[in-house]
Amino acid sequence: MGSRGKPEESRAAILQAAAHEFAAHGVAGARTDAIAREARVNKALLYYYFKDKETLYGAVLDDAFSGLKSAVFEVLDSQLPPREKIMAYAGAYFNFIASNQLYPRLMQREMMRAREGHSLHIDKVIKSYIQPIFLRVSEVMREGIAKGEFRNVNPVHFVPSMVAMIVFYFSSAPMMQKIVGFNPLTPERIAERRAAVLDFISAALFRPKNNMQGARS
Amino acid sequence: MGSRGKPEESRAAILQAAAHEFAAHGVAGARTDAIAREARVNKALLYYYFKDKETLYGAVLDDAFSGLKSAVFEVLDSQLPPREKIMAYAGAYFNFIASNQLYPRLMQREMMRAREGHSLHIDKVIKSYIQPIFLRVSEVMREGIAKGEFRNVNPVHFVPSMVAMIVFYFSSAPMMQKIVGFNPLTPERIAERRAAVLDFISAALFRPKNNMQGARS
DNA sequence: ATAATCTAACTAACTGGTTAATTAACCATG
DNA sequence: CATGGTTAATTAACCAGTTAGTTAGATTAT
Repeated sequence: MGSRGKPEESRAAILQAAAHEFAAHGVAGARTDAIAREARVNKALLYYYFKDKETLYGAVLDDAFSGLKSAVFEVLDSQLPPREKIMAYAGAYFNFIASNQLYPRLMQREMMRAREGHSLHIDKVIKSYIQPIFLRVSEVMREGIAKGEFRNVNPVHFVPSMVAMIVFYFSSAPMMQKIVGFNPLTPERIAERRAAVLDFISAALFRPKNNMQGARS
Repeated sequence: MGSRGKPEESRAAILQAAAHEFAAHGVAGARTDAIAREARVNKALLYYYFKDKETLYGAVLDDAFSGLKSAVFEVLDSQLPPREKIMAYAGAYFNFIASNQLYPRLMQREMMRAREGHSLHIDKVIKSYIQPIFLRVSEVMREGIAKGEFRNVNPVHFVPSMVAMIVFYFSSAPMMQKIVGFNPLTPERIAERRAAVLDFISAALFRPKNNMQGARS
């Protein structure tokens, strides 16, 4: 039995299975036995690679948020003008979330956990990933406002609103399915949502260029 | 000791404590002992009034969502024109969530639970409360669009977006606090958020009346 | 009395985490 | 290049603590 499958494979399998389990049931609801089973590994191996259930959870979060950060910073570091940059940012954010369906639920769960004590890795996640994104986007917004291209909105409210529209759609998808009757996660529906979000943002943020600004959908 | 405190008081105390605990830790993370302790009641009493942890959770949800429904239907049943009705709806929704700080987290958690099997009361909550609200608001929106007052948006996306901006702010408040440095839940900040949400919605939804539509804040 | 309300004490099942053993690969060196 | 030792990878079996849920009875109002 000993050391067969490449250790990296085992580690990766654990991380993936853990992401699955945590996203589906939350930290408290996640079962370490289930993670081990799904990763086709003995449970003790979880504790060999990660000292703790919490530590494993932290590793999963790190994976998720670092991916998000590098995805959005690719456009935030570009040379686009404010207007295009905000749109590209929202689009990249959306794409990342849409193509990693586990992450929105993970993020949503984590947002709610940031209470008093049990914020071990939360602080790290915020300082390393979320806050830098937030600060950078706020900067772009202030730029756009200063140039007169954007309406005079408050980034402290506008930036999280964008996140809300993107993340909420996916994390509440199972419920939406039951409300509207169809599956909101088909490629077509996701594309539709993407367009709706971008339209929503541009309508709410951009100061109309000329007189003609009532462009539909 | 027997039947001292009015039974209704005991029941209510349990419900309130349960709401607290469920909102804070989720269904899996909630501890029945903690609920009993917080309600100053013996744990067995939970099972006397509610057969089950799940049933207790269901009762808490029922409380929350029925309150929301009656709050928003008060304005949805009014005779306001579409434009004013949507604004009043969003305002009422916001007010309800803001003055019941437990509910947004409860709702958020529930949205994510609506997966496969474990949707016992979820179906009930949707059919009884959420879907009626959704359908009614969609209707108002179609009305506004038909009258040419609203931009041609899709209610299936717009309605949840409004919910997202309202609920997300509160459920992610603990994290926001760490990002922006100040407490997002002071009365002043909440009022500010309310204004920001309403501004966001009206900017994204209403077709500009005359030429003058760049009103700030 | 008798039915509603309430409790102390208990239990069966589960769950995170540990331990001791096992195996495969690597590595020096005579 | 065989040999024996060191280390990394992996597991079966186990344990102690926790947790939802139960039971048998106590208290009180009517």
